[in-house]
Amino acid sequence: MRRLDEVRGMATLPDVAQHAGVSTATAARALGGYGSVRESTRQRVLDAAEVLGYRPNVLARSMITGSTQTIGVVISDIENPFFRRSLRGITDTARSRGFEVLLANTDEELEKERSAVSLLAARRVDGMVVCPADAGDRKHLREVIASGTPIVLLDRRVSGLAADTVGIDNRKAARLATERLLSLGHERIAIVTGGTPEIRERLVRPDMRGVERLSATTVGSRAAGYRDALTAAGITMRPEYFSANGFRREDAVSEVHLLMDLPQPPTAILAFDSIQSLGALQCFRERSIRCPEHVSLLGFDDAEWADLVSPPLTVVTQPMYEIGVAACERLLDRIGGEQRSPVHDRLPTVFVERSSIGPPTHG
Amino acid sequence: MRRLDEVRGMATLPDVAQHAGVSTATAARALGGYGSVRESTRQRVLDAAEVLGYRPNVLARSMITGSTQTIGVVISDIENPFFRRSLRGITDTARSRGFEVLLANTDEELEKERSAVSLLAARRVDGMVVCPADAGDRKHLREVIASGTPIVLLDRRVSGLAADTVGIDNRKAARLATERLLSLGHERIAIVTGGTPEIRERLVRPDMRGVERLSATTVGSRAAGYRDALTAAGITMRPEYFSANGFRREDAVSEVHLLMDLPQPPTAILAFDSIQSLGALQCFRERSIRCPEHVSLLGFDDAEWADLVSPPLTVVTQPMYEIGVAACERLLDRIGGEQRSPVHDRLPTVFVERSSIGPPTHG
DNA sequence: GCCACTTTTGAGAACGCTCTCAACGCCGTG
DNA sequence: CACGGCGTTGAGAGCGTTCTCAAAAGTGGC
Repeated sequence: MRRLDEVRGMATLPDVAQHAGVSTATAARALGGYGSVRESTRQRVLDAAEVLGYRPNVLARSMITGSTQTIGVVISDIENPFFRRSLRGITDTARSRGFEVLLANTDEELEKERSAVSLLAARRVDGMVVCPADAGDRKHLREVIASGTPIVLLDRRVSGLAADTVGIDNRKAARLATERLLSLGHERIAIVTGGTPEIRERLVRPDMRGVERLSATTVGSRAAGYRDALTAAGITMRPEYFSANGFRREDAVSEVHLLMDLPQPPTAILAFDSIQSLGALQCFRERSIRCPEHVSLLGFDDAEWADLVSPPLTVVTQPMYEIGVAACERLLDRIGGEQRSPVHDRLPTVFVERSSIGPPTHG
Repeated sequence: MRRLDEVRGMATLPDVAQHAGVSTATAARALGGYGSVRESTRQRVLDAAEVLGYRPNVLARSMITGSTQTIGVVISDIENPFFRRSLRGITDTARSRGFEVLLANTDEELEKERSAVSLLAARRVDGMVVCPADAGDRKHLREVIASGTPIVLLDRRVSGLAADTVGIDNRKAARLATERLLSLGHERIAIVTGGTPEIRERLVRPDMRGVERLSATTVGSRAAGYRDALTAAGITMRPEYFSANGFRREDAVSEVHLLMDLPQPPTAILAFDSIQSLGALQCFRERSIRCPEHVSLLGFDDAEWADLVSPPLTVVTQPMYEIGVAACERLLDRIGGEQRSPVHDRLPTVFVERSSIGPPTHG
């Protein structure tokens, strides 16, 4: 009669009920704390559960209630400073509200994202926090939302998707950072994006359509902000100053080398995330380039090491933990039944000036 | 007849069966790819599933099969460099074998660990990778194992628990690191452990019992290795050279300040993880202490920034990703039914010498 | 000691799936 | 034409819960 239990040793509700000499319904009431149960029987059931080491099977419960008390988180890489800090915000919030977190990495690959979303949906998570890959179709996300599972987008915005978004104003932050560089006298400012070459092509196009379509993505928005600042200052963009060739540190290192090999190398570099900053720093070290004397470096995200490298890095900080918290809260509200139309939270950034930027040596 | 579906829009197997004009059994066979189904009906079912956007309910399947294809991971902090890298190893391995990962942070708090383990058990995960808190009873772990859910311990070893362990030989690694410092001529070597004050007390006790009991924990093992090296060199340990007062960077900073305020400050510091290294570095910067001229610094774990701080940090590297992979593989093997007695994997460490250590100035 | 009323209890359906078992139609063979 | 064998199909039980509904057991007033 206890097939699985003999193997896994898990006591079930009928086991407890039998041990306490009551029906499963009564046992369920006593354990679940609903309905009304005589105090003496309640105690008897609780004791029986204790003795048998009973643990309710959440799966069975979920089948009835339709809720799994679980949210799925789909991000490109837990090791990325932005995501790991946000993830912490998400897990802390979820946990405090009684939800569990199912995790999936995508490495910015659309195919992995699709399968992750599909798997999480099959697992009937109550909702998802997704940081969508920069390109490709969003049918899989649309389907999930259509089926009634809310999705909150992290960091990135996808047009035409009925989902809440939480992030920062990337375009503005990048514009402000670029303007600071301009105000120091820099005119040859390069960006190291940590994006794909495709992004670069789109950005370089003379019509604005490229930028507009891009503004849905983080890299695109930031690139657009960079472009805004240059345009406003009357400086023409140079395509060779756009680095976009992968997400890893090695990619950034070689990209910055390429930049410095240019006949007219940039006098300042704007790195789009802390991996890119690290890559630039490593390149500088390899070439014995002094920063900020020879080149200025300005990065996104205040990593744990940002104030301890040499020189201490000037950065645009985004409230990563708070973004995670906000995203999770929004999602839990939706799961709780909130109905209003999608909202797009934009959390404030902070500019932290340290010593990695200065006036250009030859401008 | 479709109560939940009208809300969540999820098609069920009976829906698909009805749409295809077959029984649920046949639909299940066609979708599940087992039994024998006529090719034409199979196609009809598949089409119906496609049309209705059918997604199998994994929960219901799990109830039958008794397997959730999910593992739980209980670690102290995803943001910690060691854990986040290991976690990546775990998730990659799990995913490649068709398993999902349920995540929980404990912040080294036993209570959180207990509730996390209990929740995961209630969710019927097929197994868990746990990095147990350094102290306290292990009843919760023992219960889970007794109920038939395998556990693999990450990094730390718990005596008397029938669980596999994956980590490094912490005692040896610490001994080797200390010996290197000794060989440079250092005699006043301090450790910054990132542990609790209790650990310190136990280690200082004149009898060996303290150390022995500690050797089950990471900090304890490393402290023991440090002690081994000093003892072998005929140097008496100084209790004031043990820093153990929390896990955060600020804690480390103030501990190192305390160390440097000593009448006889250490000439070398051994930091037990990269957070502690960062703390030491920050303290040095605050006091304008030059490293390695004034103090040598040797750390555990080769963080992404270790070669880019100044001075580039000398470290003992552990193969964090591989530890995660090994732990997950071991666990999946157990889940697969492997029966042999617990094994304890010890992966090799690598000593990476950079420029943060040198001979003492006055020895 | 009887009736209306409340509290406590149990039987059993439902959730969505898997899987056993028996039945069905179809074939060739004796 | 009866028979065994095979591929295909459907009915229905079961997984461990929750929850509805009705029956049983108490409770108090008269």
